[in-house]
Amino acid sequence: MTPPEAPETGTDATPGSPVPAVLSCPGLRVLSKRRQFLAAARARRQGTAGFLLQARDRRDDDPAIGVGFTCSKKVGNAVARNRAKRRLREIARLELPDLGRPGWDYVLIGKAGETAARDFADLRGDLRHALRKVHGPER
RNA sequence: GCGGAAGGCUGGAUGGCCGCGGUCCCGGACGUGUUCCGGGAUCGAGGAAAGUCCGGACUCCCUGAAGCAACGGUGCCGGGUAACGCCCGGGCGGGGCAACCCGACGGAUCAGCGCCACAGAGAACAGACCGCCUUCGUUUCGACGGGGGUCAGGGUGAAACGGUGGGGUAAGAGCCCACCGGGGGGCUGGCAACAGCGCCCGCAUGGCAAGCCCCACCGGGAGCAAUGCCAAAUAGGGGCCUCGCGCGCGGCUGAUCGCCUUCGGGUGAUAUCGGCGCAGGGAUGCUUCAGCCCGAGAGGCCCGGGUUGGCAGCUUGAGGCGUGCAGGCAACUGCACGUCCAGAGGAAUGGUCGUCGGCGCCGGAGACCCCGGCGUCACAGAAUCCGGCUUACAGGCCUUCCGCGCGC
RNA sequence: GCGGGUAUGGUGAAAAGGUAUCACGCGAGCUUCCCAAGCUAAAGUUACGGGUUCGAUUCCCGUUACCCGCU
Repeated sequence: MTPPEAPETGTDATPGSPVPAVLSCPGLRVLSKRRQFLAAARARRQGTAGFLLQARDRRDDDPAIGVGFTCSKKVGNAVARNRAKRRLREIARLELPDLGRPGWDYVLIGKAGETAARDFADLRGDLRHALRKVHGPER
């Protein structure tokens, strides 16, 4: 689906391509490759009451913000996993365009029970807090 | 009224704000593409979408059919169905006062093999431990030993070679009799499973086939991550195996060439060519038949390397739903009309806040109700599609039936 | 998604219808001045729920958990 004439500037996915499903929000794009998740997991991380945030500066010229969601089988059955992912997706949609930094990838990982049960306002607060921590100076 | 049985339906409702995916339409942008951006319309999870336990459709192994072998499955009878291990009806057996429910329900002398631990005398062509009866011998007169008859009683066991009662006997025994049970063949009813009736046989011949097996019937294998196409990239590969690259016939058809011609054609030839036929090859463990393909190369296996993109398959189908009519006890079938009802791809169908509703608890008031507060609202999420089965499931609703109690 | 497999003391394995066995480990006791070695005894609803059978770890059905393969 990548047009040959598209500028090949990105590292992993294909910048300039249409924003994939799920989260059509300007400047946001969904991670889909295993490599992208592994790279984010090796970089910075910050746990909160509702979820775990991993973040990584891609250090390329692409200003897009990447975001990925992970809910393993520990979270529960398919219904519980989907609900946790949808709530994470919602707070990412509300907060990341303002607070996320261009050129970074973020991965939100759901927790069993907490992610689905926590009060929504608190969950948003968790993300704002985690973003501040993760953007702070490296130890 | 209480307790129960069977069948079916439902699976919260509604509003605000912010969002998501498919299809169609409109507008804009430039990169003129099934591109991107914006707007509108419309559609957007389940009864189990689940488990993946069966059956199919579809695709590939060239297709179909038949037989044998191996392996696997099913297992009372009849019907339904595309098919089934499913459903319906019936039979038989068991449970329940009943409504009703449950059942892997072919074959164990009449094919064969195997197993039945421990206990017990004996566990499968029976057997004799304690006993019982009889006889002979010995005798210290308590009994002991040998022979014969016998299996009712004892005890063991999951199971002991028909059961109960009576006659009979030395003691006993289907030894004889009655009833029950069993076996055989017959008649009647039924498509059948099977049932009923009367006759004959005193009748040793157990259990396990969810042990091997026998009988009947069914089944080729793999699976949408199948499969096909496009693009990119690397290689432009290596190794092994099978069959062939041919012979002959001008028999048929065309081409070509020669001769004749009334110009419609006829006739002959094949050095050369295309097609057909005969002969060769084309997945299964083997064989056969039919079809199709191949024509000078075809096919198969293994190793190595690259990609992890896109499109198709992808949702209209033995379809579902609704209504009506007809056939059938029913499952189901036929006809007519209407309707189109998710098609994603790190995977949409939502997030959040109220109101109403159900349930539980608390308080006021009270014991029918009413008001307020708090908590809670099942199991569970399409992934190629359909028919079943199984498993999970808060609460609610409807219909029919049975038993008991009370009243008329 | 599609397909396949496994489950037995803490761990790894046997058992082929008839009293669940072996090795290591753990803890206890004996032995020793102490340790090691040695000896002794102990620990299991055979993953769970049903069925067949007199009897099931074994045979059959369902459930759960874990593992593997396929682009």
